[in-house]
Amino acid sequence: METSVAQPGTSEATSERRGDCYQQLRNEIVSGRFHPNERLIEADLARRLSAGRSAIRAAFVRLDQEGLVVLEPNRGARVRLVSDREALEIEEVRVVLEQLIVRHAAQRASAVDLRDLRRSIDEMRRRLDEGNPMGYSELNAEFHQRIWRIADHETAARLLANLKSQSLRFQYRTILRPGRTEQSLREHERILEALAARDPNGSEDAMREHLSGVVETLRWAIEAQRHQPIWLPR
Amino acid sequence: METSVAQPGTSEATSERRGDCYQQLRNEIVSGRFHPNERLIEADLARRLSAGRSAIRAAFVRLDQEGLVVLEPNRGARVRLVSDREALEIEEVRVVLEQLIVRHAAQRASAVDLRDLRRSIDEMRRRLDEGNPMGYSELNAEFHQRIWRIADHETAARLLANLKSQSLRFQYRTILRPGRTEQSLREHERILEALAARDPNGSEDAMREHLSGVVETLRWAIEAQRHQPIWLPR
DNA sequence: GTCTCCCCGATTGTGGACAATATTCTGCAT
DNA sequence: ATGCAGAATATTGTCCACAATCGGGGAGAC
Repeated sequence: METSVAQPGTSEATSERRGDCYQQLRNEIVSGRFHPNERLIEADLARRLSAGRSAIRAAFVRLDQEGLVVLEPNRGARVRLVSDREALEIEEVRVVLEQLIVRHAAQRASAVDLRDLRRSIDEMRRRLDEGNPMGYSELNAEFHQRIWRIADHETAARLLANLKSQSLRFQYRTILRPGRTEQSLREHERILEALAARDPNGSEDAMREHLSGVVETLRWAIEAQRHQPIWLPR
Repeated sequence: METSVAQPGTSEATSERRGDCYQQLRNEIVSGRFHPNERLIEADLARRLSAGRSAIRAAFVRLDQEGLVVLEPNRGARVRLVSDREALEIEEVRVVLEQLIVRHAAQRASAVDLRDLRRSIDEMRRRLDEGNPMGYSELNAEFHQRIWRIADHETAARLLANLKSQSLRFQYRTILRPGRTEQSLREHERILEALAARDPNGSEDAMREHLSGVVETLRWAIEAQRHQPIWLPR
């Protein structure tokens, strides 16, 4: 899976030089390589990525604006800790944006679009039956991103991509909930049906249903964690 | 009116030094001081704002990530032109975010919150009766931002603030539509009623109604402009 | 006239040097 | 041991010089 969706400052030239070290840092952060609140030292990173301090600095500014790191004057950058509350907020926003997008998609989906979505779902079913739920998360992301592409709503898609990168470290929790994947699959089916029927309202409802589930799951996970803390920040 | 709403990298220290030149540039851009697509030259701005080129550069990166300028490798920064289509997209996203926010607000509004909103509306009515529609836009913005504060939903508020700054140059068009202000006022009344009734669904509906109007108006304005172009990009 | 190529001024990209500031360490008094 | 002051180190902030690259304009061919 990749988190790379079109972003404002990211040109798509083949031998892109600028976004390079930004992308690299970004990936390392969203994939959880750094601890929350871990301090990021310009010189270290510059050496490790074999880039100048200027580049690292620019990347920091961007990541700060994006909400992935916090940049304090004279104190450098640390990876931003997203609170439980904020994670919920992010999911809430995600729900309404996905609704907006799926509504557009319902008005624009072509036959081949629908066929591709069908295939995505079939593949998910296959993996699930194989007892291989590990790839499910990737396929899930793919399914949604396919819808983004169909909707052709750059603004919403961009915001969603940003939000997603922020909430990434929470997402794995929602996956692990027992019995969730089976239900998720059914919800995907419903979304596809509504899209195939070119039904904007139906699609929107199906998407809301689907993602409200995710929000509830997240709420549940956070609650569970609160009563059995694994890791205490010092 | 101010566009300054809490933003990721913007600390609120009194003698803030860093965001300084970023804020200044940002204001100049959203207030329409530069033409769309106008090129921004580092050295010039550095002299004019009496800052180093590094600071300007950092500001550019931030503005690029925010979508206010576009930053091309080796070609510097130009202020980003938001296409008609994108303006519509932005408004669409704005609608759903405002719905989300007002829903939260309905669950949290206190008596004094409601009183403040009441006052905002009364003031709008007063100005309108005075035949002073010029201040209306500011009051309108104030009304909405008050709701943001009540909802206490940082994530959505941050995104809305960003979107708003991007669409600012379109907004004035929606204001000028004849008879619009009167209707807008009635819609505000409906929103307040629903909030006072602590009715999330009702608030959401009222807000959707209100802002769909704005979207339609915008669509109308764009259509009108298309048939009577004032300015042709070369 | 106009098209192409090349050169030059203008502008951006990058690294280093140094100043400003924060953080850690050390020694000392209690 | 503990806490504190101040030195020592580490890190960030800023400026500057120079390299890399771009855009425009002019010379020349047709």
